[in-house]
Amino acid sequence: MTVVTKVIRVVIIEDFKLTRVGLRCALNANEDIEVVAESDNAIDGLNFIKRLNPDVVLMDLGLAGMNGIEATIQVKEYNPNIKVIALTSHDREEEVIATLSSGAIAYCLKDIDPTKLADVIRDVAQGVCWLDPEIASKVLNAFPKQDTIGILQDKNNDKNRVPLTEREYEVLKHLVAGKSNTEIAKELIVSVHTAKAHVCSILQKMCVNDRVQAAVKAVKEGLV
Amino acid sequence: MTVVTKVIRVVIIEDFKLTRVGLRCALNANEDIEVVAESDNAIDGLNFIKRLNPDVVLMDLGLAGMNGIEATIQVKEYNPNIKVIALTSHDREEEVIATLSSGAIAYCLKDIDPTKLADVIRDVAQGVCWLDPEIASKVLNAFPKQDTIGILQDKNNDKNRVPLTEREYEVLKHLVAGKSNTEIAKELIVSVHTAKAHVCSILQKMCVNDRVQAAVKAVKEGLV
DNA sequence: TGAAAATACAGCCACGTGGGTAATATACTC
DNA sequence: GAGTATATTACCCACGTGGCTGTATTTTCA
Repeated sequence: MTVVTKVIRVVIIEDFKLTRVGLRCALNANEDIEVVAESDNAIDGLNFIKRLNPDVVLMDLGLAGMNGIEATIQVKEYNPNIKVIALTSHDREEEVIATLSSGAIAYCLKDIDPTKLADVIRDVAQGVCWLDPEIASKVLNAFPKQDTIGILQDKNNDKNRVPLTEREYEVLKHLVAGKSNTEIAKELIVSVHTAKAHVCSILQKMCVNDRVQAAVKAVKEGLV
Repeated sequence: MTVVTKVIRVVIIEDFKLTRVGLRCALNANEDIEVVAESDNAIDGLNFIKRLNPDVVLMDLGLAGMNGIEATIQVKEYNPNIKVIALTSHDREEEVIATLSSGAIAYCLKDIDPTKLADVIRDVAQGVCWLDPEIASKVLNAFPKQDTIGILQDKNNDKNRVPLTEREYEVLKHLVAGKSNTEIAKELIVSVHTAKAHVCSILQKMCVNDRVQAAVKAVKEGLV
């Protein structure tokens, strides 16, 4: 295995000047890490990113104006290969999930040790997902426990699983979106009777009593 | 800040003898990591863990008999502070999620560099969540994109966010379980009219049109 | 070729759903 | 003590839902 030591190019987006300077100094002390740009706001930061196409972005979440989550979405839209590390001083739970949904691959609290941060940047540049201990428990708890058992059971008795047909999956998708049979019928350009028939067989195959249970089960099992 | 270098005590559960020996050698080369026990099956491994109370467990997922996911659940039941690193050679998506649900805090593929693994063990011992690049994308994609926008919108106009009352949360829980208004009424020992009234305000507060959408939104946002 | 699915359509019926409006009791706040 | 939020109950109505039994066409596979 050949390891080519390539310099990791980093853009910092952080509104506190002191933190920004601190980050730059700490990171530039590493030979394999180069801070190529820094900005105190998302707009300028995004421009830098589009111009310089860095490997990693350090994104403060507490930005004024466009916030870090929106900015992260835009970064990933521009180039999904750019790895975004979310930096924050707080750890509001809903924000954590939203941040990871938006495309961030790592989550650091601001009191992280600079040496550690450099390690994280190296990991992240390779695609590793790294979450601060304070965050990790929250994220992992977001995975509902019962699903684990569900997956284990599903694996044990595959016979009970009746697969949905393609058409039924289509219907299920609309069902989960909260559409009524009439609406589903319109979307699929069939009669309401047909839509109803599909829903009925979905309910039977999924072993549930009504569309709410079907929708919940579909979401939990990731069928849609 | 004082950093006390404490030896990290590790138990290895892995059925391939060669891999096991390799792991032990690689890890024991680190002064701050000590492999205190190793086992080729989950049962013995769990006994070791209960006897030795290690800091970190390296858990092979591809065990015969009790699999790694079940074993992980039992480890975390015994002592949630023990950090479990899932080791695997493959990366079946459903297994990844199930593993993290079961309580594993890190996920490594078996071709990981031994030096890197030692770093991961040090991170994990402190509660860091570490996911191999191959895994990371899968896990992060499991967070539905649309929720991000939802959370952003919710954040932008906090005025639109009307929190549910305790009673409404109770009703919502039953609603997500697929119960009808009549059933909810029976459960809560109120009249159907009351149950209906609660459902109505839930729908309004959650800005959805029907109970299916409410259920789906509740599940996706982890309200239940 | 023949059997089995999948898809589409139809009508019936008991029941559930969601909107509207409104009344009453209780609790907490200012 | 007045005002507000919450919980509870009640009625009406248009519409949706799910189970049931049918029929017909097409596709798939043995």
